[in-house]
Amino acid sequence: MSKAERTRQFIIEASAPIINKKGMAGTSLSDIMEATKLAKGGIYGNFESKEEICRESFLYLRSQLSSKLNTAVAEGKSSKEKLFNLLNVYSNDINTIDGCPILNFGAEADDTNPVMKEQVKKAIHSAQNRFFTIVEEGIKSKELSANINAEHFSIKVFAMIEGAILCRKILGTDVQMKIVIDSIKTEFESYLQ
Amino acid sequence: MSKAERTRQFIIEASAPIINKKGMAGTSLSDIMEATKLAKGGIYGNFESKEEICRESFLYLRSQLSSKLNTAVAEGKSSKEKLFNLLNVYSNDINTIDGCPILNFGAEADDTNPVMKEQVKKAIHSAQNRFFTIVEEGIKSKELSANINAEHFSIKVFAMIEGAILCRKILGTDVQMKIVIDSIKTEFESYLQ
DNA sequence: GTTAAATTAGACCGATCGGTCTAAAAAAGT
DNA sequence: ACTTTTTTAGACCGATCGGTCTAATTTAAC
Repeated sequence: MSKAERTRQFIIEASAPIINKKGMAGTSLSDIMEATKLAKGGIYGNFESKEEICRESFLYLRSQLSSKLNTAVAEGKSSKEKLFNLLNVYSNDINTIDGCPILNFGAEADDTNPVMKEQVKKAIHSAQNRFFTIVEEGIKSKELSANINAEHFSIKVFAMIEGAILCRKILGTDVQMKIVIDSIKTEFESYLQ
Repeated sequence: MSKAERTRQFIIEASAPIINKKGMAGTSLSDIMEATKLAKGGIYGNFESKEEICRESFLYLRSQLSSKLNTAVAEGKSSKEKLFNLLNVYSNDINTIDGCPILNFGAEADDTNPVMKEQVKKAIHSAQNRFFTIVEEGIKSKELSANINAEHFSIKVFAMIEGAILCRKILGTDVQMKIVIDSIKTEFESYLQ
């Protein structure tokens, strides 16, 4: 990795949490300069615009979270374990304490920023697909009843979790998140056979 | 209503949809000036800061949506009708096409804006309480089985709807919203007796 | 170690930011 | 109708915005 590549990566890693917290419009270049201790030249030598930093920051946050979620799933031996591990990451991980990047960037990405919107779109589909796959495999392996609708279940669960993340952020407590997670677990268990 | 009061209200009504769409940080005073066709003096004669406009805009959006939701509930004769009417507003109403104000303002309200956060907090509680009350009354009137947990149900449903609103906004389609709403309806019906 | 290339610092740019202030205009009180 | 009060327009403010550019420094090649 060249110096430039390392600096670029460093800027992304330093900026991403700030942008996730303060928003794209709410984060100024001076915020980024302060966080990186770099001057403007150092930033713009590696990025062509603030928007590019925002884009890359989202991709970084997304891939960070994805890795954790995928690892959690991989560590589960059964579908139930996979799902429960996955839910527990959403429930406990500090990565989403300032809110899930999908939620934060998604709420801000209006039609004036179609590139960002498209990225969030992909992130949503991939997050939903993670749930979907677990359920589908559970059905195939006969661990789960075929009565469960994998598509509907994954959509519902994803929506519920994003909503719960919002509540946790604003209410400052994770009691609602826990209720939501427990409820998902209970519903899932009712399909075990 | 004095001229000033009318102008103030006019500014709020013109600004609110813009702020809901572009965000608080993303909306500039020139956006507001353009929307109202007022000069700066006309704005700052009625508000002391942009933040005040944002605050009042949120309260306005919230009360607008609340009225619609409360009306929908009031028009239902049974708990089932009340809930279904309520869900249908979330599902169909164009008011939340650019996203629910709770979601949009909530995602942006970090700890640097505790006043806004507090307002969103109240809005969440009141939205959840609307669901809670319907279920509680349904239990009391024996329309619903006492097995339903009103608190858990209302928290889950609210989270699911907010998540579905996010998905609708980003994915640009309401298929997921419909799936979520249908699923909520089905679950509710399983408690009817 | 010397040189060529890549990288960074920070002065600088025009535009725009949120916000103030005064003078004119419009409403309201009498 | 006249006067007082309220309200608005828009010039103006300093600060900050995102972004550029050059000179200096650091890195990498030889």
